[in-house]
Formats: sequence, C-alpha cells, structure tokens
Amino acid sequence: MAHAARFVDMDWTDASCPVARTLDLVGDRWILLIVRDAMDGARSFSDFQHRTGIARNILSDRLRRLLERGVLDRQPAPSGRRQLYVLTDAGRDLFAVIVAMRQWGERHAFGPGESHSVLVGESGLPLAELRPTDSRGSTATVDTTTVVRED
Amino acid sequence: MAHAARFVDMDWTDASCPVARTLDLVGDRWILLIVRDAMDGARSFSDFQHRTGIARNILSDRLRRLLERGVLDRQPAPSGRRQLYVLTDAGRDLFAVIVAMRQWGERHAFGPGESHSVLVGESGLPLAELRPTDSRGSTATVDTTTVVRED
DNA sequence: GCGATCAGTTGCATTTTGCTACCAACTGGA
DNA sequence: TCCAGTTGGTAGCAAAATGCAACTGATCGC
Repeated sequence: MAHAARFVDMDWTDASCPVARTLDLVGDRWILLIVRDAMDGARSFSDFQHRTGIARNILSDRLRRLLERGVLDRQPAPSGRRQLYVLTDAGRDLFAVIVAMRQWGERHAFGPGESHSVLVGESGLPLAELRPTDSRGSTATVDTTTVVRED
Repeated sequence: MAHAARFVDMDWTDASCPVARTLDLVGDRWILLIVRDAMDGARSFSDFQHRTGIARNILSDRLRRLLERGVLDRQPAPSGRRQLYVLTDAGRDLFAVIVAMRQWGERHAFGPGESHSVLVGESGLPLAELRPTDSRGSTATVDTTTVVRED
C-alpha cells in the first residue's frame, strides 16, 4: 500500500508542513504514551490500559486510529484468542520523536532532586543527546535554520 | 528560578517518566504548532493567529500556558504597545523535538507526488536525519534500548 | 458449570473546543 | 479632530472530545 492511499480523506491542519501532518496523525497525549509503551514492550489492550491509566473507551478509540494510520498493526497471539498490537515500521520510526521528548523532559521538567526513568542502550548506559546537524555535520539550531516553503 | 518551582502544583500523568512530563507540558497540537511558528519567526498574537488559524480564545489560553511553563517569555515591543512572545532557552531546546516530528512526517505522512516545506541549514541544504545513538556512538533503535525505572 | 480475566462497547455527565460577537487601546490618515 | 483599521484580547454558547461506570461476550482455568 502506498503511503498516500491511507490519507486521501484526511483534512490536514496545514497540508504542506510535515510537522503539522505529524501532529495531525500522532500529536495526541495518549497516542504518544501508547507508542512509548509499545516501544517498551506493551502488546495487549490491558498492557496499555494498566501502564497509561487511560479510560478504556478512549484507549479503544486511539488503538483504532493507530491501526488506521499505520502506526500499529494487529497480530493474532500465538496461543489463545488474544490479539496483539505491534508497531509497524512507521511506528518504530517514531523512536527519534520519543527520544527527543524524553531528553527535553529530562532537561526541563525535573528539579535537581527528582529522579526519573532512564532509556539505556545495550551497554546499559544512557543514550547520547540527540543533536540536529546540517548536511555538513555541524550543529543546527533555531538560529541557523530556516523553513523554505514549497513552490 | 529553579526548574521545579514552576511545577510544584502540576499533577503529572506519570511523574517518573520524562516523556510523560514533556507531554503534560507541551503535548498538545496547538502548543507544538505555536512553538514551530515561534521558531520560524512568529512573535505577536496575530502572527500566531494567522499562521495557525487557531481560535483566538484558545490561542490566548495556550500562550498563557506557555508563559507559565517557561517555554515562552513576554517582551514589550520596542515601538507601540504590542507585546511580543519569544522562546525561552527551554523553548528553543524543543528544536530537536520539532525536527524529529518534521522528519517523521516527511517520511511517513506524504505520498510520492506531494511536496512540502523544507527546513534548511545555513548552506541552504536540508538537515541530516536525526539518529539516536548510544553512549559509544552506534545507532540506537527500539530493539537495542530499554527503559530502566528509577529506584 | 462457575468464576475470573480479557477486550471491548454503551450511556451519560463533565470538560474542552471552536465560532462569533464584542470590547478597549492604540495608530494612521483625511 | 474624527473615524476607520489593527491589535490583543474576553464572553457566551453550541458542538465535540473525554472520563467514568456499567454492561456484554468470549475464553480460560478448575
């Protein structure tokens, strides 16, 4: 299936801006918490319900949207009747977004005395800080970048 | 002002998770579009209103929240009565989050024939892809990382 | 069969949005 | 000076989204 086929009927907040499209697709508190938990091993309806504490009807709605939008996929569980929700490649690709949010939260949403969970790599050490870079490898910031609108 | 002072009265969805705290602070469609526009030069109430198309009462509310949460700061405009909203350091630090969302959108929210705006560095070329890495510099993915909860 | 668990759906009250109108302060021009 | 236009909001109300609790079925262990 082509990317676009799924989104023909979407009416985007700002169709030409990838940030706005991303927000239209996954820019919802619960959706991103569901994705976070899926990345951390949650698979079943009640996994997500217990971890997030979300209301069951809302969870049901969000899982449906995530299936429609190609972020999650359904799989019959190997034993038993239970269905599992697993991340698609597009869903797994949200990793950078979740990491960016995690790192911002670590820097700006905790006081000196407060502890928080940590995302670690295979070495057991925390990840390096995400650093946007331009095409030549030097650090890019708000001040060194511009949005160029399409023709 | 200490980080924590501003957030003493917040009741977090999941206090120990930086992702959840970030979502509690800025995990809102309109808030992130406002931040996007602030990064692209928007400063006044009506700049934001025109660019996003948001309802004025909601914009008013979101700007107030962003001030409270230390993402935006108010400055009296040099000439005239107009106030300007400018990003704080914490706000500017959301750059990586916005870039991550932009890149995900470019990869997964556009069909082959559709064009979109592009974020370019000083060279005029698009930024490189954000790549989460572990402490040794090798690529980190969903499969090679784990969340370790605090003690 | 019987209770427990899982995966939802339904109904209803509360909250949040979004629209439209309104208002007050200032600005520029005739 | 007067008047229109712009800026930065607030107020009121209808529509949509959310959250809670109860209910439904299907299955699993015993």
